[in-house]
Amino acid sequence: MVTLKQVAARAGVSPATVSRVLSGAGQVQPEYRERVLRAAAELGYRPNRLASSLRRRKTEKIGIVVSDIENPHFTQMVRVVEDAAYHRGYRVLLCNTDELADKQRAYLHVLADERVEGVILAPADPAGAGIAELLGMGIPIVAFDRAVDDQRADAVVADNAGGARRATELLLDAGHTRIGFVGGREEIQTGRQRQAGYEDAMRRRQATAPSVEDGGFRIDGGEAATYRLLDADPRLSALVVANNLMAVGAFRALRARGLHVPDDVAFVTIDDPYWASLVDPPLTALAQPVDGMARAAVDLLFERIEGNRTTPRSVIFSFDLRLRASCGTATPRYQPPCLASPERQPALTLSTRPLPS
Amino acid sequence: MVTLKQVAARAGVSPATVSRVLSGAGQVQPEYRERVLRAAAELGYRPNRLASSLRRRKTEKIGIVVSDIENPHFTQMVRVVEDAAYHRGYRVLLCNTDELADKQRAYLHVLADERVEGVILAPADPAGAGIAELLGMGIPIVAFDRAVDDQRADAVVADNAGGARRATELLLDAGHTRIGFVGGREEIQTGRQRQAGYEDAMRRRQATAPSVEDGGFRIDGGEAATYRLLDADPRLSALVVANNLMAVGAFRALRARGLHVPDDVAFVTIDDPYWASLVDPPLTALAQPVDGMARAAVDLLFERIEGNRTTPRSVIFSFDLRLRASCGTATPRYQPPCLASPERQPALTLSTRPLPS
DNA sequence: CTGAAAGCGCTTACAG
DNA sequence: CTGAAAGCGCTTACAG
Repeated sequence: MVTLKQVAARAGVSPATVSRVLSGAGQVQPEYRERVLRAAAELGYRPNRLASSLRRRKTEKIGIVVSDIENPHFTQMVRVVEDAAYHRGYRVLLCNTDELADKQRAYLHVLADERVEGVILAPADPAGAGIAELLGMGIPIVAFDRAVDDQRADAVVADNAGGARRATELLLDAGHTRIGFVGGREEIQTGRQRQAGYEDAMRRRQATAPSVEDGGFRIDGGEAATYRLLDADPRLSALVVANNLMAVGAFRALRARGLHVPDDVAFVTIDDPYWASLVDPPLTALAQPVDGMARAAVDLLFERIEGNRTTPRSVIFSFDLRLRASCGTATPRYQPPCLASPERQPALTLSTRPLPS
Repeated sequence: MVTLKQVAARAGVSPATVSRVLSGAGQVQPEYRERVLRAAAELGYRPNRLASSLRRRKTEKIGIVVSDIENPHFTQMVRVVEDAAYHRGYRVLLCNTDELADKQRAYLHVLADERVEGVILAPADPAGAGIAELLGMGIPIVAFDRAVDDQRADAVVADNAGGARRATELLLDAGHTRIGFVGGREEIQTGRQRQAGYEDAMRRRQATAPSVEDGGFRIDGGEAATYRLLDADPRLSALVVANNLMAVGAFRALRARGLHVPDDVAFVTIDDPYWASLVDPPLTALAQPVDGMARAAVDLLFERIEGNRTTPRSVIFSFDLRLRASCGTATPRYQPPCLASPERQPALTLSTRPLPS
């Protein structure tokens, strides 16, 4: 492997001069510059960033830790973050925890050892061991999608309770009373809040007792949870599903039972994946403004990296209703509260206080 | 940031001893070991992998370069590769080129500079500048999904021509003659081969002249290409779509024109995303065995990394037909050639010869 | 503008 | 089994 020293020898200058030319820092005589550039090109020199990072004590690397790389919600975030990081000269180490606390801890250690300058974390385990360690080492963390327990981290989350409440009210307004909830991992803030929103709506309207099953935010889990809900209440007439992957599972379960959507079971989902309008019937969905959330996360992270802010900040985004056929609310008496402003205009709330969980 | 030297001072031993304890290499007196471990824990020491990698000349890192991180086809691959790498103690640097040759070159340079030990590359540009440089530096590359021009790289690809031919024949067998093809990036092997398979089938059966539009492997492009095909031939009765994202676009275009699938336009797509069976009508698809392909790619890469193989190898996987309603071949006279073996059993072909493009 | 020298934080022959 | 020393490949005050 060609080193900077070899380039220096070939160009007949000192290593310091080569470094100056290649890094663009400091003045170098045009002739030397030329010679260095030529020597580097002839040798096919590629600088060793390990050495450079070690010396400069800057890695220009950030970590992204997601709980499920196959969830398009996270993929979309990864795309935006990767792009923004690239334009700032940063690279991305991607980690997938598969919703496992152990893997999260292991990966956070890896990122610490790699001396990444910051981490965007969609936590599988909000109390996870690695979190405090990284923050203690001065590595900023922005929690994405789900807050973490440690108050020093920033957070970008959606108004999960509000979104789930609205999804539930949509079905209540359409006259449903027996509404089930396919939830996700109650130990995770997202799951807990969405469930709370659902239960809150049910309670306020004095509907039947809430009926909740945990689908673990996965396709298979969502399918199994739906079966359990259907078995528990044969008269169930509507379903709120807490994320897009479980919506796939719920759909499969309803089809397998020969239940028609929305006539037999009406259906609202949280998240609006790109295929939602193609399924039969098209899915009524509460969409998170993922791109905006991802950009907010990157901005928060780089504020920390650049040392422009030290107090924790949380950003909450609201959901956007996409009314389609699956909720069966085409009944005339129902006036959807959101159709007035169909444009994507997420209400952005900034708070300097950490979020309550 | 705590260093190994500080741990040594606290434990009252030399840095060498600390290194031996923490790396597990070499014998250390139990008492010393104990003291080192305690000191490291008390200080919250995290080893600096930059320094370690620099010294050992091993980074235990691989790069994955995909052309579209939002394409579930690649996401699924990333998941499998990441998991396999993790279990071998390797980390993954993820790069997204957005189908841009420039970004691919930039990223391959980044990966070279990071001294990754190998790269899995779904090329946006098969002749891209960075490829030869990496191979020249001794960094192995496994081309995924699409081969690269450089003969020194390994490759894991699908039998694209065969898959597209089969998709087309399925529609020809059902009696269609005016079949359009929504293709993707003819300059990419995948796109070229799939188009060749379609044209080959059309020619053999003496159907109408092939009708091809390029959708660039993206949703929007697929939608626009479908409009162009419909405009070019109002009597078009069937469509072969060359990947899953363009299928979304084609679907949207057909709906927007009020065309019913499969009665007005029958429809077969290449790739079988998880939502394919939920859309209306369910999509007939030719599926690639992505998990198997990803595992093959990892295996090929680590054979190289571990120095167990030096001659290039290509692995070709065949497609698996998933017959559903969108192709409208439920007509009794049609006997699907694949339903006999519905289990996923990809025929695996090993060749030591690089693939022809 | 240029170079010699020190040092980033590790690991690993080498000598004892 | 243990430590002193050299070195991985860079960068950057420092002196000239």
